[in-house]
Amino acid sequence: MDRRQRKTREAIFRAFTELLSHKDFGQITVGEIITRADVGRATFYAHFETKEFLLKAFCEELFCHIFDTAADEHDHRHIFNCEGSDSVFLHLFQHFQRNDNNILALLSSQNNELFLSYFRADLDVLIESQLPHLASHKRNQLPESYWKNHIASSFVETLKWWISTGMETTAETITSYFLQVI
Amino acid sequence: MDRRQRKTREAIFRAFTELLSHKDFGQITVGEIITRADVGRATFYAHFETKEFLLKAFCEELFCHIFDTAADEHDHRHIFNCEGSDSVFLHLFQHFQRNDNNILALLSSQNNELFLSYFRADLDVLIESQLPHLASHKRNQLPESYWKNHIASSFVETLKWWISTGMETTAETITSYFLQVI
DNA sequence: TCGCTACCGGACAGTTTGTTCATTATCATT
DNA sequence: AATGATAATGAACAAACTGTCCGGTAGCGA
Repeated sequence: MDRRQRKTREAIFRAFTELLSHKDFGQITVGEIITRADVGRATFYAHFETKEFLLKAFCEELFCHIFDTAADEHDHRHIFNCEGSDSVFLHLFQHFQRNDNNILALLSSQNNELFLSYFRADLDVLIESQLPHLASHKRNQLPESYWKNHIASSFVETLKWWISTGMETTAETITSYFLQVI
Repeated sequence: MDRRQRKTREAIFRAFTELLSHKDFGQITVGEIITRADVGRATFYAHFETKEFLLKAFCEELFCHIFDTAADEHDHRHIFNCEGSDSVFLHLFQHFQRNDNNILALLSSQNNELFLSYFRADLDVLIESQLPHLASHKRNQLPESYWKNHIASSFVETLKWWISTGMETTAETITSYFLQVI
């Protein structure tokens, strides 16, 4: 990719991140983004069709990293050890605690629902693949789709709760809370 | 309240409902609302500060009814019988099934997250009052705020799942699913 | 060096928003 | 039925935002 393109794209993402951390997505205008990113209006629209597509691209870059590495780590370990305590969910919580890409500032802002809906889409895929490994699986009479939905939403809600309480407990404790409710 | 005011308010609500059932909230303009409601622009702004305040007022009227009657019914019964199977949650699910005010069309539209966030606020209050009556209470070591959050979000997620599957199961079955996961 | 392509910046029409105001219609009360 | 108050009208308005266009410039890769 052309270095100019890369620089512009990153400038826009950076400006967008800054704005998102203290402003509601709906209130952010393209004008603000390009002013802060210091790029021309036409340039913005050459990169992103609309503000919404910018958000989409942004979240994809943000979450794909987390899921890819979490899945990898778990797969490697999985060959030797597949206990519940070494859950892939723990890896996810740890990722958030590490606060890569300053993701926490975004998730605790008023825009968290927006981000988490994108996060949720990736999470659903992960859960689908993890379902056979989950200890609690098949111990209930619930419809599978209901059960999967419950796991995914409980994870997201646990994450939200964790963030809202200032992430004072350890990732291990949060994982145990989560495993208790599913 | 002046009859003129009442009529205008209702015309706006009606137009808003129709638009919401087939259009995303963010895409609806004040212009569309007043055209469909057949009221003047200035009149709209005399009633509601912005589109967002209209949504707020709308949801308040919509949900306060559900919660008030559900809480009443439960309180009456509660004097004689407080078993889990006669849960207040069953009453709520039944309310939705009865589809008062055509609420289902709204909850299944692309705006469901928006409505449910207002619903959730009322639900939190209800759960706070119901907590001592819940059988599962105190049987776990989870922090109380985490537990309350889990119950409320599980209810909302269960409702969403129910709607998304076309509400084919009975309210009793859904309630039992819900009680199993909390 | 040279051709390509991204960026600039300024201008543009088209929407939408929220406000104002003079005029008209409807209300509640006597 | 008359009257004073209040709500609705409709038209106009500035301001902001969106998405597009284009001629000129500058940085890129080969």
